[in-house]
Amino acid sequence: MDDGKNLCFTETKLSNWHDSMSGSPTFSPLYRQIKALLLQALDAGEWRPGAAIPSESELAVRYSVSQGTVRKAIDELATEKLLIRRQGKGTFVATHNDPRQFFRFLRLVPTNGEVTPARSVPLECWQAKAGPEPARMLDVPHGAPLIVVRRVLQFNKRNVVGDEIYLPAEPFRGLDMDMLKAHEGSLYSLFEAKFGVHMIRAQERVRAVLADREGSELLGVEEGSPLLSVERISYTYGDRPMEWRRGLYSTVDHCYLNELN
Amino acid sequence: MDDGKNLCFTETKLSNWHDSMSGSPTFSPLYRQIKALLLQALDAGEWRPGAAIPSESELAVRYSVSQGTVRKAIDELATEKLLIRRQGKGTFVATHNDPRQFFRFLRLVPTNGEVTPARSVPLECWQAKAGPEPARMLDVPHGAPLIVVRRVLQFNKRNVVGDEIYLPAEPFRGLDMDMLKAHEGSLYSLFEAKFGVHMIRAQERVRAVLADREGSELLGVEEGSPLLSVERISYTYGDRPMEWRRGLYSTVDHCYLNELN
DNA sequence: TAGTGGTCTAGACCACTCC
DNA sequence: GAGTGGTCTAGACCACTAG
Repeated sequence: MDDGKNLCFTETKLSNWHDSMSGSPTFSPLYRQIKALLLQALDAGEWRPGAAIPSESELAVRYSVSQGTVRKAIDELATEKLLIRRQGKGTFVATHNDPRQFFRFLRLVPTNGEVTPARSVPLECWQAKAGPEPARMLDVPHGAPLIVVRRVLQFNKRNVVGDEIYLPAEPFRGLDMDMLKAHEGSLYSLFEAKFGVHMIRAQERVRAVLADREGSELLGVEEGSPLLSVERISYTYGDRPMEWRRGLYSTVDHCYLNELN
Repeated sequence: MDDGKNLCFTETKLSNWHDSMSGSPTFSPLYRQIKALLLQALDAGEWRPGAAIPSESELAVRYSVSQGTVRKAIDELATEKLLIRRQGKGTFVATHNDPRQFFRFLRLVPTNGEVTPARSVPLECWQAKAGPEPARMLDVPHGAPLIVVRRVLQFNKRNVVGDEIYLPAEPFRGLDMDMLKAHEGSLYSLFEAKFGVHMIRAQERVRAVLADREGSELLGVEEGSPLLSVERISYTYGDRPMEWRRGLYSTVDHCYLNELN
């Protein structure tokens, strides 16, 4: 076939055209191929979270494309919040390890009154084998080793959220109560700092449930009170699920806030 | 000050620079000014929902800018889902009046099993005066005339959501039960088709509550069952609130699904 | 074949940050 | 002043749709 005007470069060859295979065109514009290469480099940890990636013109040289094409690739990654652009400074790998990003995925806000910072307080941490549900959610074999964390989230020193968090043991080997207690900030900032696992997106399923004995004691509400049940799957680069959590949210003084577009 | 290289055009003058006022720079790039003009035209109804807007090159001539600048303005409006681009055909004003967009803001999905279409069934419709809460939410004076609609949302002929919907009377004058019953599709498609009101975004606040007598009968659950309470404010062009609704969602067979980025 | 959006390039210049 | 991202332009060409 035709490789058009694309030049070779160090890593692979870019195809400007149909990816052979006359059946389906699978046309992929150059900037998407650049985007995929950047994604690959991010996944491989070529640049650490919070660090600057090379400038647009450097990348243009590296990939033998124009600066505008690199720009468009970075634009998409910035829109997806994998990269952060800062005019005059450079483009940085997004990180949860930054107070402003600590609870980026938390949708709970106070019903009345100002926003107060959340605090994660670990309760327990143990090893387990994946039952059918966690196995399905985390896309690991039944019986695979897991680490489970129980913790609460406090606003103004009051428990508002109780979570049970399931992690594949392998990437998080070494996670224990001492580490959890020592860490300031969100769990995702810990995952990133200690294990190099960066969550890029998540999906939540919300239901209404009644507080059982355990939940009522944890959150300081009557047994039989209504609570939100929130299940979350978090994904790292390549949309690989790396965390499943199920939580109970008290909506006495807070509510789950969601923007619809 | 300096008007840079911008030329005049029919409607207003574009300023490439600081908007006078040395205090705050208020720099606004050209493409944002074009975007604002397009937004203004959309708000004024220059192009109807579902209709094509002029081509990029036509708009470039009209506004005396390059096609690339118009393109960037349209890009942002397309990202915000106010416009829809279709390669080879043109750029169209987004519309709720299209089966694929009918329940664009509805986050409820079946817990198990395939997605089934929702059906809106009106129950009541009456005139009222705005109490303090609707007045605040809709940004109208206390006592302002409202139209209130009660309806249920059905999946597979079963009631899953009960809503009470508050609308400012003025833009929706003429809305009644007959009209509601006659309309197929979502309320937003009706608002658009009959009243020219197009909702561009919304915000929801979710809490857990217990079913009272009325709610339990409506949704076919036990009194005291847990339900989601969902409040929504919907906004039209210019971020003007045009609808407030409060609903009860049964999460027996469905859950509220939310993507986090 | 004509018209539309989509991609890619090259170059100029502006805005912001830091030394 | 040097380096980075941000804007704007002009032109060429590709991909898709419809008459």
